[in-house]
Amino acid sequence: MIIINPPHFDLRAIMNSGQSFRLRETAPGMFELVAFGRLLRIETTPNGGYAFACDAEEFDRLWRPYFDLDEDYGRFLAAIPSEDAFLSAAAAYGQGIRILRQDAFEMLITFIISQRKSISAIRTSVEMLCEAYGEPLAEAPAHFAFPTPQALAAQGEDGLRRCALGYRCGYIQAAARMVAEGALDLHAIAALDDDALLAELLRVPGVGVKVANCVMLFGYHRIAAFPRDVWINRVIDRHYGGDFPLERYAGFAGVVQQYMFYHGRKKAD
DNA sequence: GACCAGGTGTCCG
DNA sequence: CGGACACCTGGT
Repeated sequence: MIIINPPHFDLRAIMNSGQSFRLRETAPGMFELVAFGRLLRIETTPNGGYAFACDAEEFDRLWRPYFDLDEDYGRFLAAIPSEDAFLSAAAAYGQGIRILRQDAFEMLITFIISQRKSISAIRTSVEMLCEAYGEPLAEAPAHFAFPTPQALAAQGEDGLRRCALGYRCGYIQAAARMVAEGALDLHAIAALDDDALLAELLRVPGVGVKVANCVMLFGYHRIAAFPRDVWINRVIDRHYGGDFPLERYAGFAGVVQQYMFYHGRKKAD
């Protein structure tokens, strides 16, 4: 058991900031997450901290980097000008968000699924996909790892049909095949700069600029990436007259995007 | 029981 | 090149 209470760390905000679909709150203050083929349970503590059900070695090796706990988010928050009332409010509201370091393949498939789907529908599809084609966890066989590229590529489109994926089946099957066959090397492209990485991801059918930027931000920790979805566009139209000063946040626009997104759709939850 | 949902690819003008 | 439009199907 590891207990932490760092600044700018709010698991519920992270869960609802649109980056994670396998972090669940199973009861008030009780969280479960599947990643690295492990089931991690986290509980809130009475004084606002979090108790991780793992030992110190595992925490330092897996979860500290996963939750980006070595980054000082205070420096991002401090860069937001007080004259920008909207962003200041959004940042205050979302100050506990961190950009998770998630698996690139999982992000690729998850955000292909996300198109034209509500958040709850995305969760449903991802869960169905894991139950159908992911490996049961050794320690918790009722939970399933995210499927490997090989497992998805082997299914063919019709095998994927039953996961409520609709027209995205073809995209997913093609993406899984590209990765499984080595036409797209998700590990190798991590060495590319942002522009080249974006171009590689855009080669995948069903991946456009928005999905590619989500994969960059959440799967490659490219925090300069700024995915524009309908919520972000709505915020920019409403509060910035359609023109957001992105250059002001060069290098960490993705963090700002998370504050904007989380605040912009807070009534939706 | 319509109607919309965190987009993309394609086809038109 | 900007603007429509279809695409599947679960949620609300």
